[in-house]
Amino acid sequence: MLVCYLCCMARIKTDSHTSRREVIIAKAALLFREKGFKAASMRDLAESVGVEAASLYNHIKSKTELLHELCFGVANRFMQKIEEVEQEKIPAAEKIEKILRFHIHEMIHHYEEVYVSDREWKHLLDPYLSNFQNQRRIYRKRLAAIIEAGIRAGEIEPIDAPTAVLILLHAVSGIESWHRSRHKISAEELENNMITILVGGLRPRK
Amino acid sequence: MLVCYLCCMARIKTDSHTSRREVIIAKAALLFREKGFKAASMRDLAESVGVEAASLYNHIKSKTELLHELCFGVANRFMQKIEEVEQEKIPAAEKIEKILRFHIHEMIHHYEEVYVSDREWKHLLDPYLSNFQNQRRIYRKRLAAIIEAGIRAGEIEPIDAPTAVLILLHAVSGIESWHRSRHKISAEELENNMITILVGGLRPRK
DNA sequence: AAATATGCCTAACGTATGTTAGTTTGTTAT
DNA sequence: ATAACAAACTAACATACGTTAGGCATATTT
Repeated sequence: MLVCYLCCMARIKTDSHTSRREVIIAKAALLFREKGFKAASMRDLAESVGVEAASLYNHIKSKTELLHELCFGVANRFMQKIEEVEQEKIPAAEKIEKILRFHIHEMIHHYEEVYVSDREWKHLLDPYLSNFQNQRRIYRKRLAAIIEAGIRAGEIEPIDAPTAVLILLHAVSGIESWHRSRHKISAEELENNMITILVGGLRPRK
Repeated sequence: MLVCYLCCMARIKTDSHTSRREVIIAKAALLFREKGFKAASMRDLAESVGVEAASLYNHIKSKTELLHELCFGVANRFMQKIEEVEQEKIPAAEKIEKILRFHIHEMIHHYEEVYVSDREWKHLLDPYLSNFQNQRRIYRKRLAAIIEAGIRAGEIEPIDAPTAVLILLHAVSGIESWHRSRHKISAEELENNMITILVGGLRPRK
């Protein structure tokens, strides 16, 4: 597609702090999120960047590489955060809340990447695929461990920790519906509502 | 009936209660779930059914039709259930629990279809797509209405109902992780754990 | 046994996709 | 101004996909 206003070649717009590669990756996140990895074509991506499909390959190696970049970018951020929180000297219940708030925040403010990492990692290819799955498994085990510590300390209701992890993580990913919905409540309201419900539960306290 | 095991054409196996069409749809659910709709090819599906790709078209109209069938099959079951529960003369909190248990049960025992309906409906085409989205929106509104009734009756903690709906529905879809996990707890345990956590919350009652 | 209908096969079409090769244009440094 | 580099272009390839057409094989009905 030609976006040439008078005579010349298209160029990917960047400011000095974002490389063209990063622009492409960001656009890819958007596209993968709204169409899914398989359904989003390199020609689609090229168009949304304002360039011909072949030109993308001056900046990236392959379509799959874009997925790597997105998935591991997100995974690393979460891994770093949980390590940070683990080492703080605060009650387990507070650790959970901190991690939960981080998840919510990421899901709200880095929606595209987080969503893609969450739903499209299946399409990674095998050295990366098993790597990613491993990281995911480890992350969940760590989260479960914190919950179990909280239960032992009497700060958390005695429940099945792996089930709790599963509920927490997936509940947060429900923010997708918030993004899609037309009349949104504010991001802060959403965050606080989610924390209230997830930590407090539905049943009224007497 | 003659079944020739040495020299003749493949045939889709059925018992008298399942049509070949239904066999194909069931296999499609499995395939769409594990690869995603776009990544699953008709040739994949044909192989898993034990037949050539072209032969499928004696029983179905198109690939998309398979998705229709799955998505609306699931959607209708949920719609029917919520209508049924709405009309019962029981407290709102019990209605919510009933619906929640239905969701959990469906997600456990009709995993493939429910999962596909939940994650792949984006690939429906437009008369069906908007129809599906509408049904979904309506369903969630109804669920929120029940929760709000429960709040007014003092049976449920005063929280933001749409947020609660979003959390409940997505939390249930976390059962996906249970299906994928190697050492599963039993289905009954899972169901009860989920109800406990979702209805009761994490914070201990004093 | 013959006739009809159903189900499957092979072959192929048209289209879309990811990617490569080679060339031209634009920018930066000498 | 010119050389060197980066980034865009055009053209094309190979492959995979959904789907159709037409013929043979099997099952069912007469």
